[in-house]
Amino acid sequence: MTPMKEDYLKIIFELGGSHKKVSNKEISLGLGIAAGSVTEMISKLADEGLVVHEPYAGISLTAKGQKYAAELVRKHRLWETFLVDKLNYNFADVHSEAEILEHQTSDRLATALDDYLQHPKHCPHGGVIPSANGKFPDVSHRLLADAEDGEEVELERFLDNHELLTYLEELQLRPSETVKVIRHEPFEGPIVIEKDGSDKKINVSYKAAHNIFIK
Amino acid sequence: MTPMKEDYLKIIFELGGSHKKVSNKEISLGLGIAAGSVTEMISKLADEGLVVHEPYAGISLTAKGQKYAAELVRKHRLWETFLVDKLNYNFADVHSEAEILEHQTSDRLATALDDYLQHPKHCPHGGVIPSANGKFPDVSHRLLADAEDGEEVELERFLDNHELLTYLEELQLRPSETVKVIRHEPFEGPIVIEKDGSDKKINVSYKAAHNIFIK
DNA sequence: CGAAAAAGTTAGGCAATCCAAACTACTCGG
DNA sequence: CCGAGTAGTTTGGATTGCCTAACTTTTTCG
Repeated sequence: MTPMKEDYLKIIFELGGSHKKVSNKEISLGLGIAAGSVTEMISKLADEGLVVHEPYAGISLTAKGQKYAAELVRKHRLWETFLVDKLNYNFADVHSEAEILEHQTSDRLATALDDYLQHPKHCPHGGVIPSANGKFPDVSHRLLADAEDGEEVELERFLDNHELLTYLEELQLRPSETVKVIRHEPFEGPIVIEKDGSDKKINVSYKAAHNIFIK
Repeated sequence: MTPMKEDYLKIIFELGGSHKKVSNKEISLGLGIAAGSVTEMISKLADEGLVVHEPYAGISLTAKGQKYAAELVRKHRLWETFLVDKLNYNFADVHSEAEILEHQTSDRLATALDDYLQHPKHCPHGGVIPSANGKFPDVSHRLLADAEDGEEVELERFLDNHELLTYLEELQLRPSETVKVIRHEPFEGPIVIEKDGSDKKINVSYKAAHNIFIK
């Protein structure tokens, strides 16, 4: 298993390949690799029994591919947690480091890191850390953008995008915080919220609110 | 810079390429790569100004190559220290993990790790950790095997070899311990030593004693 | 010294992975 | 329901880094 193959598996996983078919194009865009190269690599992964590929119809993960991808996500998120909790990185900056380290992490190292971090359940931006056997619970897909005015919600998870996370860091929002939704400004305007126990209003842009998942 | 090029630089450094010429053969044996492939890679490194290569005469590092190699050694040893001090690896097991991680370590990560470990001076088997600018002090080249009977010496550094380190772990020897040399058994027999403040005799094999450096 | 051995270099190939371009198969609007 | 546009696949070519085998240079030793 090469790092590149791992990247293919992981992006298919992230695009939902565990429960639906993913298109060549999505992978191509996600990895920034030409479509032809994607087809080629997919057929190798299919030969190895990691994905199922029906020509022209889409690509999805086999159970084996799913497990492998979950292990990668586990390693990735353990590193992110380490970087934030121990090395004092801010949570917007950890993604790219973790992206690289995950490919070089033995199972033994992942276990040792997990112990050292005292078995964290979530990474810094709220993603669930799969268990060592590749299991992971379902996560919420409800967006902050879709919360009702007046509702109190818990921020669960932010998409792992540098720009978004930098923005949220400035707004001092973190996963697992409880916030109250005050109102939705019209015409794709911001969602106005208050942090629990404060009455300071925070404007979360329309776009950002579509990248924040709530419980 | 690819990981393989880094491996070439590092082995040249370890073979003494900072202060003398290293042969193709040493590199070939050290990396387990065919001599022809070594020649090829060396000429690429020479093009990049990292090594100087005089055909048939040997290979040595330029200042630039030296600095780069020292940074790699730094990263390697920081990881080793982390694995032993924080993740409770035993010191015989860290080399291979560190070997992989070092190639994926940004300068920022190395700095953060160094801070977190509180600027260790030595890695677990006693090697000096070069500073961030690639500087590193001279180290002792005196072998335990060459100590006089009756002499008290401090163990400085063990060669980074899994088999050796496992053996030394069994003997409960660690860098920076002071030991007294009792006698050298004849015919390449063991060197008999005592740990400071104990009168328990420890036999260190002839070969191992040639892989242990003392102050 | 001079030839065999050792060390080093060169040449031809192979595998992985990428790309661009050509070709094929869907799909959607008129 | 057909043709244009989009998506997907195939093909041919580049690059990196490895190998083996052949060739060249240097060293060693009788």
